[in-house]
Amino acid sequence: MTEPLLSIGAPRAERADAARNRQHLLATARAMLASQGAAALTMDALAEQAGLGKGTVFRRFGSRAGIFQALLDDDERAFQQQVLSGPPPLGPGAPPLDRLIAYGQARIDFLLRDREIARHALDGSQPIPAGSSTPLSRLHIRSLLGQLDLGPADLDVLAMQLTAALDGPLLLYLSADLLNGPAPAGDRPGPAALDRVSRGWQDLVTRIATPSPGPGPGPP
Amino acid sequence: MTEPLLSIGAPRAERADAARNRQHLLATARAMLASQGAAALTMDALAEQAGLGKGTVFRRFGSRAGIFQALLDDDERAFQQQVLSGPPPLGPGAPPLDRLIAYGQARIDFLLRDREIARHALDGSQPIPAGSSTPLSRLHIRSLLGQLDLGPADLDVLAMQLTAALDGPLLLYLSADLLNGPAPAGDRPGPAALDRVSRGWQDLVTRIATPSPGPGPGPP
DNA sequence: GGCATAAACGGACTTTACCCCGCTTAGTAT
DNA sequence: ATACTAAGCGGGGTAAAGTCCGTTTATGCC
Repeated sequence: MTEPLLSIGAPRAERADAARNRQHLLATARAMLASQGAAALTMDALAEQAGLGKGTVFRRFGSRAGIFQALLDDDERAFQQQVLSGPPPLGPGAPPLDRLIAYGQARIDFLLRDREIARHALDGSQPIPAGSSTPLSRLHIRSLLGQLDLGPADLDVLAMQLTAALDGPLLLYLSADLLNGPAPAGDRPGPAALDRVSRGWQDLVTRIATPSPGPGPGPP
Repeated sequence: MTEPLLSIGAPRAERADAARNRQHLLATARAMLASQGAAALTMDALAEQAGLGKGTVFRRFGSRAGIFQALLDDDERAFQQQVLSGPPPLGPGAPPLDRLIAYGQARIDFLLRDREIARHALDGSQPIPAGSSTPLSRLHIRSLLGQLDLGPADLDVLAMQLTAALDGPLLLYLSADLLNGPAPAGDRPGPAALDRVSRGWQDLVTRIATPSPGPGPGPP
């Protein structure tokens, strides 16, 4: 034997042609998405447009939801880049609470832009539903919470709950109508709904960050 | 004309046979789910088991996710019944904050029991994803928040965020492994994860309910 | 009871996600 | 260079979701 025993941890890097095809497929998918919408993005159509076999598409992404997850992952990485190295209220340099507020508002914008992708990335039959799409957000929130001076609290769980409070409305609860062009008849405003969610986030984290005198339960 | 103009608001009640078939299909679906799991619950199989045509199944539920949504809706209604008329910490009679805490813990249990149904009820391609599955929860939380003496806050939005904080972990983030029989090797505990979520909820709402001195933004 | 009508039904048909497996090719060790 | 091997590729095959439309049936009205 050479030394395969040590390389078990690293599942061997993707082959060059495979990586090229992945990029090409993602770009093609994005183009189709922009020009024809998510409904037209079928596996067959994508394979044909990209000039590749259907089997290749499945090998790369596993499932239809997998494509959307990959697209979302990509966008999320770019977004996090801005968060980690952008100007202060969002990027580093501001006090943690301000950053948390700014982060929430930025993520709401982000999810609004990517709502179609994000929703299609959900997959109820998958063992780990959200895949690797949200951990980044959770980690960042977790990090900011750590810098905040909360009392005894389970920061990991709290980060998960706040992530859900941020993602949930746009992914699960707010209707598509409301998020697109809402009130056709001049009754309820509608586009203000997002402002409300944004303000709600500010209020939520402000309340949480306020040192409460009550006896907080700690993690075991 | 007779008077169809006034009856526009009420889309005409479901015909008796249709209602019977709906019940029968739900019961059959539940039986199949219990005996063979969600994967075996295909539209064809359900139709055959129930002795009905496939077209009927689709007419009643619209899609596969629709069946799970109907099942979840059903269970949720029963659950809410307990909430509205059960013994105090959960049911009426206790102070709002205590009820809110108890509600969260009860709902975590509920979602844990129905996790397979709830996850399959998600449908990323639907205009209104969660359909009518969560409004009940949101309404109840909203109601309790109203009884709490929070400062100026957008209670509707806050209720939505708390609903997400409650549903999100079990629906989106916690892996299926963790929720089923977790730690095979005796390393990390795992089942304690749910306790942590439960405690986290208590901590979260306690913090929120604590009157914060900061200037809270109000709804427009 | 008989009739009109809208709803419901059934099952063949179409589309689409996903699987499989023989063939090809990029990386690697000699 | 050459040979070896694991990864990648392709596209036909399967099964399940979702659609359509001709037929049947419940329900309200005379």
